[in-house]
Amino acid sequence: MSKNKIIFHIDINAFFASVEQANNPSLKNKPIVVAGKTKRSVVSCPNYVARKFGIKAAMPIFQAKSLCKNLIIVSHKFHLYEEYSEKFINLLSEKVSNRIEYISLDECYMDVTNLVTEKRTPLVIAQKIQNLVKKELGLGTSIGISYNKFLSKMGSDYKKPMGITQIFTKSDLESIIWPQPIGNMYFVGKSSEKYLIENGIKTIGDLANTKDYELLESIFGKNWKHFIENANGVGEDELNYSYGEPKSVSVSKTLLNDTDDFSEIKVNIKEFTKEIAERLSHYDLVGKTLSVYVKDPEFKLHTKNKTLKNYIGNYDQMLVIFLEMYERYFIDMKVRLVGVGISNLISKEPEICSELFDKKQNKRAHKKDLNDIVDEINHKFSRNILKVASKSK
DNA sequence: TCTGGGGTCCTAGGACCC
DNA sequence: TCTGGGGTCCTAGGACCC
Repeated sequence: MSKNKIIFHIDINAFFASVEQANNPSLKNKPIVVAGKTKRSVVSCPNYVARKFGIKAAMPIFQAKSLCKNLIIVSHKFHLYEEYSEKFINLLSEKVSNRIEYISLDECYMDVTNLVTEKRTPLVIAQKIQNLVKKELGLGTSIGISYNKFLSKMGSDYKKPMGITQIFTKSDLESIIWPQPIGNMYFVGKSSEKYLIENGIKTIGDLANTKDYELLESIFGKNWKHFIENANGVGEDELNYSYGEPKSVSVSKTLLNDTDDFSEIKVNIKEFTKEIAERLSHYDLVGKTLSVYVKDPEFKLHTKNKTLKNYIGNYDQMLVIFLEMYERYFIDMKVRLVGVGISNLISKEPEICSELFDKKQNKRAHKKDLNDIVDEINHKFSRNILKVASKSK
């Protein structure tokens, strides 16, 4: 078991709600949730005042309201969250370290192995980060500290808000991680939780000490070993610094009322297709597998996929196929949600590519050359990201 | 009055090719 | 009378994450 590294997991507490409060101080100390405004909306993010009433993420809004009469509902401002997220990452890169693996808008890993000295302990660094993010952005953070990613992630979950949890020794593992219910474990969701409990595995400690490997494989599939290793404090400690492009793009919406009216569906699919075309062109991607999916009134999801011979990405091409697929498979169905998406994505010979072709004085690249070029682009891309992340003033 | 949306990864089964 | 087997791609569904 390698314990050479010091990995932080840094998590912004109640991110959407905290940004709203930082942006509008009159919301402080009041019960708020960030959520949609229709009758079918659910809570995206409750603040800590709202959580005291039992309100949780993903709870239907009508239910949240019944728990708290004075609940304030704030609509999403995604651009604002992206802005704060960027500031958060830039602040850390600039003032602490740019050895950061970005996970989502509100969380990241940081490898601080090389920053630690006699005086500058992991705890001192973590406190500095908390103070910095609080002072500069007005946001609270929880930080987990350990020698691998799994344990630091579990650590940041352990004490919220504004917690710091260190897990280094076997006795830390046994006192902090093992007593927790199995459902608290990262990547153990509702379904696995149910099967594990049925088979007598109620805590993470139970999982760490089970010998029933067949059961684990039947629940977790081919990666089952990672789960038992993680429970025993063994896990990945390499951060991933490359920021990949998306592997699929999709847009969906729950309708105000269930419908089988194709003209209404069509209006939605047109909007979604426009959005997808914009996102694809933003990343310079094209794809060849198109998906249309619906949720029926019983909440069951139905998906149809079609893989084309050629890659496409523009609005007109995609729209024709989406509509044709919808008409073929779902036309008379009552649906509560409709969505479309595209996957099997590749880069659309970007300009950067032709620039490299020219450099090689070779307009018709062979397959092998193409692979070299892709490597070069990836390399260039990740370097640029690091540069962007580390400058910003 | 009635349960979101955007992703990633995995699995099982089938088609097709050699 | 007899119905392989490996590889690859595709589809549909589902678990899980934030």
